[in-house]
This record gives sequence, structure tokens and C-alpha cells, in this order.
Amino acid sequence: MTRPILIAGPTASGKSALALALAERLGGAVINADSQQVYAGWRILTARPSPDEEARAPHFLYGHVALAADYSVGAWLADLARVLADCADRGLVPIIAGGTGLYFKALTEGLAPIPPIPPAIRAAAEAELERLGLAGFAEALSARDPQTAATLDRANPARLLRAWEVVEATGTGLTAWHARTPLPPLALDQVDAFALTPPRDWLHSRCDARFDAMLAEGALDEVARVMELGLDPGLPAMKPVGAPELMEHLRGELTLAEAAARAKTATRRYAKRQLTWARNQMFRWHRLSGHKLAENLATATELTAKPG
RNA sequence: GCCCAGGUAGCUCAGUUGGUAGAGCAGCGGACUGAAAAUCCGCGUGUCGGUGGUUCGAAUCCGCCCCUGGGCA
Repeated sequence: MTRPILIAGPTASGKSALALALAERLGGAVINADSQQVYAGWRILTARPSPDEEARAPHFLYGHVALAADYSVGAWLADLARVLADCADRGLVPIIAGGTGLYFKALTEGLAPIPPIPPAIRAAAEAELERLGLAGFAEALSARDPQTAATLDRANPARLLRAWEVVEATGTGLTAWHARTPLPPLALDQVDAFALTPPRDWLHSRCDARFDAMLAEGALDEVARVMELGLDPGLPAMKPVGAPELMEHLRGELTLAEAAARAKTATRRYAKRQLTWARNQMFRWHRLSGHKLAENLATATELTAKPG
């Protein structure tokens, strides 16, 4: 029985195509590890597998979350546990593919069992940050949870907010929680893990071409439909690369050409962060540094066939 | 052909009276355990169009040449 396969890499690097090819070859299921492709409502802009592609092998965790839902790594890990059990029952090789490094980290290194934080506490954290300012808020956190505060980037509001809300809601600091991290669902030695790291120039031109293709396929209509829902623009589901830019265009604040140019820039930066993650966080993964599907497929097939 | 205005970082441009150049954007490096397609930190990457000359010293002054835009013919 082939072990589970993980496929990570920057956006537009060909993860989905490789995952699907492996699924067809090995009798596997493609499981999404991408924080935006989970949302119902995004298909074109998040480059989800098409219905035709989804028909070629079982696909899981794509578009199964409402746009307004409160989703996160923890929820994804819980969803994944169910899917993995299902795959085991059906004899499908799990092929987990996506661009969200944090999801893979939680999967292979474990996630602290911190309970969900009540929305009211998160709101209180934001109000405190607003009231005290960044430096003052960092000081307040230091007084409350010095152990965690000592490790945090004090310029990063998202990190400070998270630390504050965790200690406020649970009475235990984030660092203390991390020390209680359980064993991971799938440790690296239980899987075959591949990180696609294609040449930067190739990736950039592919990102550009793909965004133009998205526009041609109706990305603008997709964004317009989401806008009509009138959801809070701060929701995680409102953040896929290109969405804010195209929304600005639809509100008449940018020309389409400007919006497209900015979206392409944002895509390149996202890809850069993903490559940085792969380089420094996934150093024990197999690297697939070429960009040709056939070669990557051959390499991956060969490596998955080896025991251990 | 002549007259102007320009040629400085990948792009758009600054650069005082000569002292081997700096902004924005782009780009690059990095952090990251529940918003992660998020959030945050760091870094100028340069034959100053070319070539002679003046000078202790030239992006800066002078000559010639090349290129771009505009005008006159």
C-alpha cells in the first residue's frame, strides 16, 4: 500500500496537475491543503480543480466551507481526519496537495490543542489594540503573558492579537500551549512529501499568464457575485490574491489594467513567501525543482515506490 | 540637415557652487502553531549613453560620437 503523499509548493507551480496524475496512477484521492480553495464561491480566482478534473479522481475539502464561516488550520485538520478515515475505508491513497504551509506544518508537526476562541474575546483583543496602540498592546501582553511575549514579533499585530486572545480565553499562554502539542496526524516519516520549487522566472510568467486566463474565464463575474453577498471584507474568505484588486476595479477605483497588474504583483509576492517557506520550513521534503509535469511525475512515482 | 530637451538601479525620476550617487515602485532575503492567498521584519541590486580632455578629484565642466523625444526645414 502506497503511503500518503504530500505535495506543496508555490501557487501556479503545478501541484494540482501532479496530484491528479498521481491519483490516477496510484488509485488515490486528491485532498486540498489550501486555505482559500476550501471556500464555496471561489473557483476561478483560487485556481481550484475544474469539474472535469474532479471527475477524474475523488477530490476532498474543496469548496466545502461557507464564505462567511470561521475556518482555520484546526478546522482543516479535523476535516482532514475524517477524509483520511474515509480514504482508508475505500482503499484510496491520500494525496494532500496545496499551498498553505501552515496546514502542512500542523499536519506533520502537530497542532496545540487550544480550544476555539469566542468571537467576543477576539473583538475585545482588537478593541484593546485599537485603544493602546501597537506598542502599548505589546506591553499589556508582556504583563499578562511574559513567556509568550518574549518570543513574539512586537511589530506584528496578528501575532500579538492571537497571543492576547489565547491567554485571555484560556488562562494559559500560547507558548505553554505549544509545549503541549500532541503527536502529528501524519509525521514526515509516515508520508512521501514533495515540495515543488520551480525556477522563479518560469513561475512568474506562469502566474501572469494564469491571471489573464482567469479573467478570460470570468474571474470578474465571480468576484462580482461574491461582492453581492455583502460580506464583511475582513473575512478570511475575502482575501484570495486578486480579489481585493478586482473588487476595487468593480467599485470604480481602479482600471481593469491596473487591477490586473496589482493582482499579478500580489501573486508573485505570495509565490515568493511560499518558496521561502518551502526553502526553510520544508527542508526535509523531497524537492522537485523542475517545472515539467512528466519529470515530476516520474520522480515522485519512483520515490513513492521505495519503501521507507 | 539645423535647433531645443533628454540619456543615472529592472521602471519612473532626484542629484545644490566638481569630492566615486538616492527616492518611489518592481525585485530579493527572512520570520511565521487556529485570519497563513493572512500578518510582519530586513536589503539598493549602478560601466551615471560612449569616448577623449580639463582637474588632486567629473554624474556634474569642455570637445567629438551614438541613441530617444519635440520643433524647424
